[in-house]
Amino acid sequence: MSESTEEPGPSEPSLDEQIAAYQREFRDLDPQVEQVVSALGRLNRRMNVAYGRQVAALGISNAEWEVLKTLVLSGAPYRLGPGELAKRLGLTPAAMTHRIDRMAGEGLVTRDRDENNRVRVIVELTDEGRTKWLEAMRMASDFEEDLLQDLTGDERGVLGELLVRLLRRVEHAQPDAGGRLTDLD
Amino acid sequence: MSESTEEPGPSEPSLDEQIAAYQREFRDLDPQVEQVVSALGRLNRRMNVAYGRQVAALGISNAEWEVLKTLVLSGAPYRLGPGELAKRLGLTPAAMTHRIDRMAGEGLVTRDRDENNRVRVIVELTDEGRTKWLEAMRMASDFEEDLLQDLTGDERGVLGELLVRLLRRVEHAQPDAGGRLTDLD
DNA sequence: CCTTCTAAGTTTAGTGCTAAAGTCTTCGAG
DNA sequence: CTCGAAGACTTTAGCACTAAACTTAGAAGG
Repeated sequence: MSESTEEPGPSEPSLDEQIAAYQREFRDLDPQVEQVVSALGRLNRRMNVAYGRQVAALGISNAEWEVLKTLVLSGAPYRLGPGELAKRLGLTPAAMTHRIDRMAGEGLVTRDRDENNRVRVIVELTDEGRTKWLEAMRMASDFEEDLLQDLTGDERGVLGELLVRLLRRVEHAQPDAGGRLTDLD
Repeated sequence: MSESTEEPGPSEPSLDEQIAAYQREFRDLDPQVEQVVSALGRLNRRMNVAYGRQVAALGISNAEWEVLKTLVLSGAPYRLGPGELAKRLGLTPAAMTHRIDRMAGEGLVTRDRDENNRVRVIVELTDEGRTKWLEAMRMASDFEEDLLQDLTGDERGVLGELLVRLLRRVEHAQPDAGGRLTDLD
């Protein structure tokens, strides 16, 4: 998948067709597991496209929005070094350098050397950057609320709890108390 | 994101910390909604990294695995044109041309002109490609089974059903019988 | 002090993608 | 027929990313 984060394809088979096809080609496949995994993947791809469309309307890319989010999440005064940003976004420092170049050119962030330690660089959110973040956040939360509209409060809770359990399994990469799934980072 | 598919960052805050931080910065955020959405995003990023590692051990990239999966899903005789592949994978035809170049060079697929209509090109899975797909599929289904290990059969069913409902909402982009969420493709 | 080491960013080379222009068949109309 | 238009790739230009080499500031040892 990949792709991450990979992208959507209008003319792909329906989820049920896809699962049926996999079962034809690969006998020992648990359809229940496949349903969860495939739905997860598709849902994410669609959501990423939707986010991209929304923030594009604000004149920023999905990539730039990620940077804005990370800076805001770091809390006031909304400052992080390129290296730290790169780690949190899962990019190489080299990619971060260029992304910051662009964003500084657009006035979303500033880039300055740390006066106390001149090896370090400080990337700081500008007011304009914070405003963009807020606008994007409003669009995103409306979209997300809309997405979950058909689920009751209880269902949302159950879904969140189940997803968090999966996430824990993947993030802690279990100390192997029976299950594998090691080495994920 | 976009992607989708975006990549993981080891040193990011925990999910709970992240949600708490968002609430500090953005008052009218529903933490339940945010939990679902953020967990979805993270889970997917982690899974994509895991898939990438696994298929890399077989000497193929995540991108190549996607092509193999699409060809197998099309059913015997495992043939599709570059345009159709591109649509299903959400790529431009140009990207598909290059991907097929590489994969043909590695012997995973063949590329031939259609004798009945010489404008068309036929990409066909080779035996080697099919073998790689099978090996990758085995690794993936083991990994997925492992991921869901902590969930009971009932929980898996509930999770799958809830995800499918979200997916339906996003894929059908509702004819607007009250809710928005239009224009997703 | 003066090396040497290490950390933080940047630069370079090369890959894979998109958008847009180009090529080559096939089909349809006059 | 033959000319024009459409369809299905391919090619070109340009962008964003990774991996690896490079630069420079501060830290550690002698």
